[in-house]
Amino acid sequence: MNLENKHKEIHTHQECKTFILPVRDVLELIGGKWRLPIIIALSFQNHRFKELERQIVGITPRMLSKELKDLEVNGLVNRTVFDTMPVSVEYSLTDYGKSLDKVIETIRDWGVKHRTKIITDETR
Amino acid sequence: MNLENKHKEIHTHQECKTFILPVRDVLELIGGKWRLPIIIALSFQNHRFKELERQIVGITPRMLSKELKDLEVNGLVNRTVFDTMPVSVEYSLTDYGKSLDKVIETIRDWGVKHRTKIITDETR
DNA sequence: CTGTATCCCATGTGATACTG
DNA sequence: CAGTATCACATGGGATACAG
Repeated sequence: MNLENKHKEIHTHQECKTFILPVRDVLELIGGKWRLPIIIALSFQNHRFKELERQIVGITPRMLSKELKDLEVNGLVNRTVFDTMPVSVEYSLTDYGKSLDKVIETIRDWGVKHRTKIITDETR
Repeated sequence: MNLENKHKEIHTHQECKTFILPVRDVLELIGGKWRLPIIIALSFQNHRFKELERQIVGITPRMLSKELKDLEVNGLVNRTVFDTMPVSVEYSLTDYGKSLDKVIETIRDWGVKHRTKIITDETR
């Protein structure tokens, strides 16, 4: 069912809120400055903490730690501790996390067209 | 081309950044607390300023004004002034704004499944 | 190496009052 | 009606130092 048909069902504020809530969830899940870079980096390949810190230019250990924890809590990322000396920790995307790929790709498709449009508009 | 194939092309930080940028654009465009509610309200039907204020429970005129201006600048919303007394102003989605519907719908589909998953996980 | 603690600042948003 | 001005506050995120 597309958006237009959805609209025909929405008449109260409560229904409208219910409609928007799942979208907000996703936006919060992949929003913020560092979530997307982390997800993309991990979808490329698994990484250890320090590797991620190097891959994602500009991120501080504080933010990396915080965001990884959030992503893990939300089931998008796996954290695996290896009993080496000193300990090493590997982060990877869960299957669930990987399932976001098609969503991100859809967003990106529109975004690419949007960039093209903006450049066209500006140079005209 | 899907994400996995994209990844095979991404080897430098610059390329990765370029990959993410269009996604960030979209997230900024529809992110924030009020953009989505406004877009949804307008995709339902055109509205005047005061009508929007009533539709979108909790928004202040300050935020409504600011967000509408941003959406207009980005070409998602049309602002039409009618020369009545006093003036009335109608806001509507542009075709471009409407083209976001399928993106939002894709995000929402994943979000709905996500909600289901969370509830299932919690009650188990 | 894998993080955590602390402090600081910018930005987004809210409250309230006001204008054309 | 359609907004704007001003002030206030919470949150996100950065810098730096430190801990296990």
